Amino acid sequence: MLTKRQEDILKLIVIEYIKLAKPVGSKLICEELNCSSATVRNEMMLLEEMGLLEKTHTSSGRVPSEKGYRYYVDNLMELKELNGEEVYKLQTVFNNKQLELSDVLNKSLEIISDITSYTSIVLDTKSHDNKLKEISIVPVNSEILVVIIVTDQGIVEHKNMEVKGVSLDEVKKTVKLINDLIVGTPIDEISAKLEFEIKPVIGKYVKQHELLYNAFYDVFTDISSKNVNVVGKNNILKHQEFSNVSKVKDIFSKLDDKSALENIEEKDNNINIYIGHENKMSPDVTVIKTNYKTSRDEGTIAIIGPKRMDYDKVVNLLDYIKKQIEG
Amino acid sequence: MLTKRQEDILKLIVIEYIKLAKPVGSKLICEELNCSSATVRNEMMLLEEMGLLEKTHTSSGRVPSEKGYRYYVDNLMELKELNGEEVYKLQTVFNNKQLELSDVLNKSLEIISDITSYTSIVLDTKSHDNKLKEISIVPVNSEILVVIIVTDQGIVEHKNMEVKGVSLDEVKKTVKLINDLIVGTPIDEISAKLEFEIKPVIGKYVKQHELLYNAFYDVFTDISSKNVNVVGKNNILKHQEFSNVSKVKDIFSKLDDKSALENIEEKDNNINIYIGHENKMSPDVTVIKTNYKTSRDEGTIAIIGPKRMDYDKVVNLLDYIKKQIEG
DNA sequence: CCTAGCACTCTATTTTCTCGATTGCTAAAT
DNA sequence: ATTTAGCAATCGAGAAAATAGAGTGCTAGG
Repeated sequence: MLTKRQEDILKLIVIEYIKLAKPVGSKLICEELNCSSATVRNEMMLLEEMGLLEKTHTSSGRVPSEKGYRYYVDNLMELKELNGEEVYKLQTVFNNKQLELSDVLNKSLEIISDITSYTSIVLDTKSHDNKLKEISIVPVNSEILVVIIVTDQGIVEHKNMEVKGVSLDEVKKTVKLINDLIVGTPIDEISAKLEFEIKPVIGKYVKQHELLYNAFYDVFTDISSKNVNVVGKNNILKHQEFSNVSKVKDIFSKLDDKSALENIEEKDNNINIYIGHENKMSPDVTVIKTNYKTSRDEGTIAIIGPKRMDYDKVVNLLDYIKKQIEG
Repeated sequence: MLTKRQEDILKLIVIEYIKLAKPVGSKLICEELNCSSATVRNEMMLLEEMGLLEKTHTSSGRVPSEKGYRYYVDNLMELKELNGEEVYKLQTVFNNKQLELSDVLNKSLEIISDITSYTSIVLDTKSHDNKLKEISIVPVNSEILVVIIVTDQGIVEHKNMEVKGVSLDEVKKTVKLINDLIVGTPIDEISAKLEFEIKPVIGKYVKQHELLYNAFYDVFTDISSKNVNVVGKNNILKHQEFSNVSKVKDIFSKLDDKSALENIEEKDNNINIYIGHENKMSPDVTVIKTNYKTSRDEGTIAIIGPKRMDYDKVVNLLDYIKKQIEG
C-alpha cells in the first residue's frame, strides 16, 4: 500500500516522463511537493524497491516501470474532457451519412491518430445481425460472373466467380434456389445452411451443381471474413523510443501482418489497457483497445503507442468513439 | 563519347555499388579488368569530369552520379530472364479467376515487392470502356439507402445515399428513369449526361428531384475516382540510404499522401525510369513505372527504390506484369 | 599510354577527458 | 521518528585527441 506522498511522487514522475521522455530526478519533484529532494529520494528508493520505478543507470533519475504505469492507470489517472476542436472534427465524420460504418471508424481513427500521434487499428467484421437480403449475379463474360450479396443492414459485397462451362441458365436457376432458401439467414449461418440445405437441393435441379456449389461456398466464406486496417502507422516514427530503425522495422512488420493482427480482437466491452509485456504486440508499446458492436458491424478498435503514452487522452477518445458509433 | 574501357569501368562501378552500397575503389575494378589501379584511377578521373561519377569525399572511392546511372540504364544495362520461381509465384496470381484486376495487380506487386525489396504503387482507374450496366438500390432504413452500380466489365461499386424525407416511391421512380436513360453510357460520360439529360427529366416526374439529383451526382463522381495503393512500404527500411529516421519520415509521408500520389500517373506506354531528380517523389529514389490498360481498368504501376536499384530486374518484372495483364 | 611508388587526405573508430546531473549515505535538525 | 543538508561517488553524454586504413592524385620511369 502506498502513502499519499508516494502516490503523488509516482504520479508526478509518470506525468513528467510521459511529457519529456527523460528520467525524472528528485529535484524536479521536490519543487512540486513541499519537501526536500532528499526526502523525495528516500521515497523514490522505496518505490523502486516495490518495483514501481526504475533507473536507467546508477545515477540517473527514475523512470516508471510497467508496474508503475499499471499502478498509475489503475489508481492515479484522471480523465479529462475532450476539447471542443477534437469533438468537432470527429462529429463531421459521424454526421456524414454517406459513409459506411467501417469508413466512419477508419476516418475517426485517422483523426485520433493525428491528434495523439499514435497508431490505430480497426478490426471489423460484419455483425451477426446481418441477414442475407439478396443475391444477384452479373455475367461479365462466358467464364466469369460477378456475384453481389446484400444484407439487410446495407452491407454490399461482391466477388468474381469462375463458371467456365456452366450455362447461364444453370447459374440463374441456382441463384434462384439460393435466394428462395436462404434469404433472411444470418450471414454466419450461411455456410452451414449452404452445405446442409442447399447442396442436396441444387443437386437435383442443376447439372453442374458441384462446381457451382463450390463457387458459392468460396464466395460466402470469403465475404464473412475479417477486415483489418492500420491507421497512422507513420506516427510510430515520431516517438523517440523508435528512433532506431531496427525497432521500427520490428513493429512495422507486426503492423503489416494482417492475419496476426486479428489476434488483437478484444472480447471485453470495457476500454482495456495492455502495457508492455501485457500485450502480444511488442514489449515497447502499450495497446489500448475496446470492443464495438452495431447491428451492421462489430469488432475492435485499438490505439498503439509507446508505453510512455498519454493514457488519459486515449482512453477518453476511445470511449467517445465507442459511444458515438454504438449510439 | 566513352571508350569501351570507360564504359566497362562505369558499368562495373554501378553494378558493384548497387550490390554493396559502398564507394568503389580503383583496386576492385582493376582486378576485373586487365590493367593497373593507376590506369583505372585515371579513367575514373575522366569519368568524374564528365559528371558520371562522384566522390563522397576527397579520398573516397567512386559512386555513380545520377548522370552515371542514366548512362548505365540507357547504354549498358543488360536485361536478364526472370527466374522460374518468380514466374511461378506470379502465375498463381494471374490464374486466379476469382480476383478482380485491381486485386491481381496489388497481389502481383506484393510479390514483386517481396522479391526485390522495393516499394510499389498501383494507380487504378476504371477504364473508359466500362459502360453502365445497371443501377440498383437497397433501402437500409428510412434515411439511408445503398446504391449499387455495375458496369458491363464487371466492376461493382456501392455507396450509401442519404434520402431523408424522400419517399421510397420517388427514389424508385428516379432509379428507373436513370436506368432507362443512361444504361450503356461509358462511365466517364455519366456525370455530363446526368446533368444535361437526366436532370431536366426527373424534374418533371419527381418531387424531391433536387435532393435526389445531388445524391446521385455525388455517388457517380465518387465512383469514377482514382484509386491508389502502396505496397511493401516497409521495404524502404531495408535500404541503407534510409537508415536515418528523418529520411524515412519524408518518404513515408509522401507515400501516404494519396492525392499527391496520383501525380505518379504515367501516360507513356513504355517502361520508364526516373532517377533521383528526374522524379518528383524524392531525389533519393528512383521510380520505374509504366502504363497499363485493359477493358476493365487502366492506370499506372510503379516501383520505387533507392537510386542504387536493381534496374534490370525491376524493368523485367514490370514488363512481365504489363504483358500478362494486357495479354 | 600504362604503371609502380609515395605522400597526402579524409573517414571511421577507439580512447581519453571533462562536465554536469543525480544518486545514496551520513549526520544533524526538526 | 521523520526530514533535511551536505557531500563523495557514479555514470552518461559529448568534446577532443589519437590511430589505423582505404583510397586518391601526382610524378617519374617503363
